[in-house]
Amino acid sequence: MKEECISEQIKLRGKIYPCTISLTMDLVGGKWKTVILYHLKDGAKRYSELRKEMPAVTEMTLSLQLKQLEKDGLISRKVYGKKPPIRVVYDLTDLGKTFVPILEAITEWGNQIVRQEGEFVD
Amino acid sequence: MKEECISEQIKLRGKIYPCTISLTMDLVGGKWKTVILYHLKDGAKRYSELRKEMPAVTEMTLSLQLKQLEKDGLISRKVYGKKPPIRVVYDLTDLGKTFVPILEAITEWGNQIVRQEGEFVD
DNA sequence: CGGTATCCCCCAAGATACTG
DNA sequence: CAGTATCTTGGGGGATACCG
Repeated sequence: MKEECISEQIKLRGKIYPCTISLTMDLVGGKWKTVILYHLKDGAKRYSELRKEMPAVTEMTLSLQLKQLEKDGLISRKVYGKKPPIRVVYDLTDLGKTFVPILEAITEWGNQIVRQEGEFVD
Repeated sequence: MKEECISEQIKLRGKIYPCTISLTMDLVGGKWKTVILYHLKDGAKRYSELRKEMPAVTEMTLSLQLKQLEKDGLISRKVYGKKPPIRVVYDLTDLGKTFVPILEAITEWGNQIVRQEGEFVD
């Protein structure tokens, strides 16, 4: 039971990581991935809904991050309809759902800091 | 009780974030910060110990990330001695310690993935 | 021993415009 | 409606050499 972060290297899908934490950060790290996951945690959403809820992200970046999350098996992408208007719906996969508790812990941790020394702005 | 991630913006130490998750990722995100925190979770360590345990990080980057973690109040830096050889010891602050449960959850989550489809290499 | 000082490169991310 | 295409930029991180 000593398979924590240290010592051995890890190979996953062709990539080598020095430890498990590195691996996780590769899958969900970056500026927006966790935010996207957060917005999907209570159920599937359309592309346009995500856009509306995350105005700080550009279309390009949102689209790119969604693709990566899909590739890494954290979210699913379903297309409804053939001709515009098309509906594209994103949802957490089973793997993605297992990350929700961490997402909520991260949020709560951040909120503690904000309560102590930050402020909510409009 | 509606202060989760959505809607309001957050201001902390002069920076504006669209949500709490963004804030947290700014503090502990990036390629190495979580790894450093992980290596400090069981107690204080010297600079050279951290180096040895994290050979994949360059000195420059390690030093830089340590500074940022210190500035953000997650770790402390104590210097013992005046003339070389000097001892510099890093440790988690109280704030840093509150992040340990998340660190362990992240590690466990990554380990699950490795068990299912990855491999440990030497 | 515990770092800095430089230099450099890559790519995440932004801005803007366009499309099936 | 749900994206691409293209161009640009900033800075995170690497490599190497040097310092108090």
